[in-house]
Amino acid sequence: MQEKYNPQEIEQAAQAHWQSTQSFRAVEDAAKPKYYCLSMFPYPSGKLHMGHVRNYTIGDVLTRQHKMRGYNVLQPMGWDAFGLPAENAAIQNKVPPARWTYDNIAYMKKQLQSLGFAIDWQRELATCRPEYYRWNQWLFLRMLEKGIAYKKTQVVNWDPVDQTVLANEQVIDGRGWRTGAPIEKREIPGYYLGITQYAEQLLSALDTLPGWPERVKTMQANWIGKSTGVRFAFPYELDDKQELLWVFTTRADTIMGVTFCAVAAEHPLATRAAQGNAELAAFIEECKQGSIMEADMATMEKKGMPTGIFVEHPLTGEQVEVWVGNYVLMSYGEGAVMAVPAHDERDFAFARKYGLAIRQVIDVPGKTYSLDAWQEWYGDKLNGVCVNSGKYDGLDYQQAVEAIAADLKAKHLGDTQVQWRLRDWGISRQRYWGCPIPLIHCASCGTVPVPDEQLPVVLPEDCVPDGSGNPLLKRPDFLDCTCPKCGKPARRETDTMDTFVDSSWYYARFASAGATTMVDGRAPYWMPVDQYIGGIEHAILHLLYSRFWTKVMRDLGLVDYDEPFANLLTQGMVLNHIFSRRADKGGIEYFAPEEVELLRDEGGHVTGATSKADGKPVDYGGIGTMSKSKRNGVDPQALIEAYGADTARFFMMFASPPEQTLEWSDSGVEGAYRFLKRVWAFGHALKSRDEKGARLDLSTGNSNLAPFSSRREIHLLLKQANYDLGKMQFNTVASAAMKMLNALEKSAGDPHEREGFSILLRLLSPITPHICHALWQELGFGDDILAAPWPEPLAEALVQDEIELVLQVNGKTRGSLRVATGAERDVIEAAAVASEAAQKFMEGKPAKKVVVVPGRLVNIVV
RNA sequence: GCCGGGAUGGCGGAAUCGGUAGACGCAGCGGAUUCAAAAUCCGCCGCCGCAAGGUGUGAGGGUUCGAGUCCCUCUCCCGGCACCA
Repeated sequence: MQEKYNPQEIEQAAQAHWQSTQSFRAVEDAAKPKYYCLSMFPYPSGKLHMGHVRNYTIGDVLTRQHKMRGYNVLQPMGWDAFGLPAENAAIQNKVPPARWTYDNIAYMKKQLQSLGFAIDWQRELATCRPEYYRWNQWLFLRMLEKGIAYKKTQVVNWDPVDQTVLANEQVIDGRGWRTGAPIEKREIPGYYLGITQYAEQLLSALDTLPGWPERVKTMQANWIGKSTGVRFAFPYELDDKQELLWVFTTRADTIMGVTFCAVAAEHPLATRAAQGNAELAAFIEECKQGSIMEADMATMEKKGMPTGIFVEHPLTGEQVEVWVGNYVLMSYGEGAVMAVPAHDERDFAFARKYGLAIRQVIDVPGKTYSLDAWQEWYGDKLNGVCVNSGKYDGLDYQQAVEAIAADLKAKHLGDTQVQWRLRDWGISRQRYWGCPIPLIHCASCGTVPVPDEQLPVVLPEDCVPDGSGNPLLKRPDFLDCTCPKCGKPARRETDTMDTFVDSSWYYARFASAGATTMVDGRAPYWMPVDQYIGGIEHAILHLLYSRFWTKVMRDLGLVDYDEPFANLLTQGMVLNHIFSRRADKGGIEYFAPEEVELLRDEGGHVTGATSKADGKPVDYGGIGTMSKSKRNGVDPQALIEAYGADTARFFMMFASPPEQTLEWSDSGVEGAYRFLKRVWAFGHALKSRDEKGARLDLSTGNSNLAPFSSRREIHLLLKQANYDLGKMQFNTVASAAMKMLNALEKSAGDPHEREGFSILLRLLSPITPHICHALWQELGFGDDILAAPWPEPLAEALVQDEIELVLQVNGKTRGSLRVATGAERDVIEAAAVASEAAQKFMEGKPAKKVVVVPGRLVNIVV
């Protein structure tokens, strides 16, 4: 055994051992309980980043721990291989996205392997391979048949210079990222998946997921956004025709306070009103210029313009003017709203701005209404009653809504309705590097689905996008085809699918890797995923789409489970310091942390930083997620090469609990390395004590080398660590391992030190598998630590005859008290009051009350 | 703007049910070892105070014998907002 810890050598040897014994190959075995542990698969961006290392280490710790606990484990890995960055790289380097992607996959796979993850690589998949995405296409066709997939118009970011559709992230301050041209909203046809048909199920099934974090379920429920309200119409006459303007509201109780209506710029009524009204037409155009992002919509200045069209209030018959408002969303509800400025904050601001009438119709007793400023209570639906509302006066929210809905229904002008915030999922992307949508456009037959036997529609892999439109449009070998219906020449659809489609079912494919159908008989054995691990940034979209896709597959009889992920762990992001400086041209220049010198005040606080290159100050931008653009990423490769995989893994687990953000720290990594060196050194020393038979005999009493036994402490730490593992709080498990080593070092020679070290190695092995594998063999504990039983604390090692209680006087800690284990309450009370420490602080006053918390403390109240 | 989360020493974090705040580690300081350095080992380490003691978990208030933990109000930071993945 080498005296020095040599991570490179032992890591290679351990990995070779796992390779030769096929340790991580998962084979279905009905006799064993299964554990399917899945981490969100990576986008092959080029190299692994710290977020991946964190994510996959968490998964590996769980996988290895469950393997040692006797589960039949599956931990697969694959590649979310379609996506925008490959096209961006192609524009920059003129390399086909396919080649760039496959090269990246090869490199990143090596990196993952060097980290020693217990992955069954035989199940590897890449979503850009036809054998995978053919099933996206196949299921899309099934959805088309069932009416779940359908076509309608979608609003996209249009770059007028490049003549291309841009992703939201490619629009910077309203301009195209490459051209700088102001972006326009444009309506184009696209395919949608009817996720709203499953809204109720997606919402109610959240209650069947106790293994999901509460916050994720709350976010999903809010996203789905079920609200019960009233859908009703304002009648109007236009062009000699009787028409209805439909709106939806959750505040029907305020209907008597309506002073105007507002419609989205895309609303047909707005389009109609703009005919012959150049000013309004210009305003509508302006609205269409803006961003399509909700965050921008919500923060922009609320603007509007009257249409000159009046509608009739359905209950009062009053004439109400219709406005076009840039804050009304065409995609939510009816694309039109009733405006009650007195009781809606947005309408209030709008009415104030344009001098529109504000009519109070809700009153909360004891409060005074004023038009000067918005008050929180104006929007309160719990405590208010109707006023100035004729027959509805005096009714509360519930009563008023019911009465008004009934009256509207009687007039055939409305009814109660459930409304969802959730919108259908637009999956069409006008991009090359994605899964082709399997449709054919025929001049005589229209849009025709590609027959199943012609699947997959294979994407040519040699295109190089140049940033101006989809390169498939220039590929006759892809475009030209024959219509499956009439046999005449036809054209293939060039839109590809949203990459969220790819990631919506990959977990099921892992469970039936290589199947000649979408999934096969192995899926029921492994599914659902027992533990899913991924970034909190996926809390809504990816998880919701996967749940939806699962329900569609279930309804098609492909799978027998309702929910894909039984337990979910959302890991926090990995952060690092951000340094930047305004560049001469006006842009922002970022500095990597190693390129700057930190300035600190006397107290050690960071006050600023200077560039090492020119000595001039740079701006400290605080802490943010590691990203290429901000240049604050740390390359895991350098870390692995300098310290080894175990150090990287240990630091990741030790630095903070999985769900919280993790701040990068170079010195923290060195601390982790130091610890592993000490583990190795202790193992080495222990082996030589074993060989010399130099074990101490504590019973003789002449144990001057070992002043105490660490046995009880080790078992106590193990008990705590096992509890923490159950909570997936790996940082304190790592701490426990460190405390164990501290204890073992202090009691070197203890007769139980082999037992103690074997506990330490097994506890630590899921986190740092290589060093533990090597030491387990070196010290003769066994051939393979993976086959060793998970350690459990022994009751005999935990017993003690005296315990220490905290002694408080008036709630302040004043000392401690040693009592026999299981001492009676009155014995403890008496001992506490009699103690010197208590007497000193009681100042001769009698005890009014004595609180005893068994096993914890005594508090004397005087 | 809306939805969700967070804030504890110089730093990362610990504290299971409301019961010794600061475990464990990093940084720092002092010492040992060394020709020297690295590495390693030992000790100290929230703040104020010579000490006794006081004080302290983003800010302010409340409940309790006792609050980092529960309740109310506020501030700042992070994630998501449907075409980044």
